[in-house]
Amino acid sequence: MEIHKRSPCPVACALDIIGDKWTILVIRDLALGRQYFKEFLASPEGIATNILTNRLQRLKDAGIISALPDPGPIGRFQYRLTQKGQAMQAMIEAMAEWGLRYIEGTSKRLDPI
Amino acid sequence: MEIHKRSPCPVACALDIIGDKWTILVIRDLALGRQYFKEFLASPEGIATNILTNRLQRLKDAGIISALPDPGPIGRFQYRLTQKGQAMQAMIEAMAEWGLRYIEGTSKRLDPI
DNA sequence: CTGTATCCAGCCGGATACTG
DNA sequence: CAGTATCCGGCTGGATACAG
Repeated sequence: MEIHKRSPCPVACALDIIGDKWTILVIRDLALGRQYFKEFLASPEGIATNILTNRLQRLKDAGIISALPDPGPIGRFQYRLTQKGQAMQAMIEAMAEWGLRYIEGTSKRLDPI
Repeated sequence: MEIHKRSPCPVACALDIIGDKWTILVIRDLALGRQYFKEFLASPEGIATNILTNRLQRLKDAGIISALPDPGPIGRFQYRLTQKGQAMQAMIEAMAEWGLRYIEGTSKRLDPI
C-alpha cells in the first residue's frame, strides 16, 4: 500500500491519501466521536465492510488514526484520530460549510451514535 | 453523469462531486490562474487528457466552472471558476496547510504558468 | 460479535489514436 | 493546436462468505 507521490504540492499529496469518496467520511465519523467498526458501518452512507477495512488500514499506515485494543469483553479495536488526524478537522469543516452553502438538501446534523 | 446522493451530509455530498484524485487539482489550477486545457495538462501531476475532459465536464455540470469561447484565434475554451467554485478555495487552502504541516517533502510553490 | 477475504461487475485512468 | 474517443489493465466497491 505504498503511496506514489505525484508532485510536491501539498494538495496533491493530501489527495494521494484522502482522494476518494470514503476516506474523509471515516475521518468525519471519528471527529464526531465514533470509534468502532460497527459505528462506521452504521453511518447513513453505508460503507461496505471490505472498504472500511481497507480505509482503516490506509489511515493507520498514514498515521492519521490509531487502533488500540478495546478494554471491553468484545475483541475489537478502538479507533482514534491522532494529532495528524485531528488537524484535518479544519479542512472537513471547510468542506461542510461549502456543501451546506452550495448543495441543496444538505443538513449538518448526523444521526447520533 | 447524474450524481447519486448517499446522505444529506454536506461532506458526503461534496465528496460525491470532488471525491477523487484529480478534480480538486483542476480547481487548484483554476484558483492559481490557469484557464486553458493545455495549462492543466502542464501541471506536474500529469493528468491524462481523457480524465481532464471528464473532470471539466463534471465541474461544468456541477456549476463549479464555466467554459467560455476564447476570444483568441485558436478555437479553445477559457475555463473559470464560478462563485460556487471560488468558494472552494477555503477548503483547498485548508488542505494545503494540512499537507504542508504533516506531509514531508511538500512545498507550496507550483511552477508558474 | 469484530473484522477480513473473496468474487466479480463496473469504473478509473494511462497510453494513444483520432477529429476539427 | 484544442479537445474527444477508444483500448484495455487494474483498482473500486457491493454482496457475501469466512475466521476468530
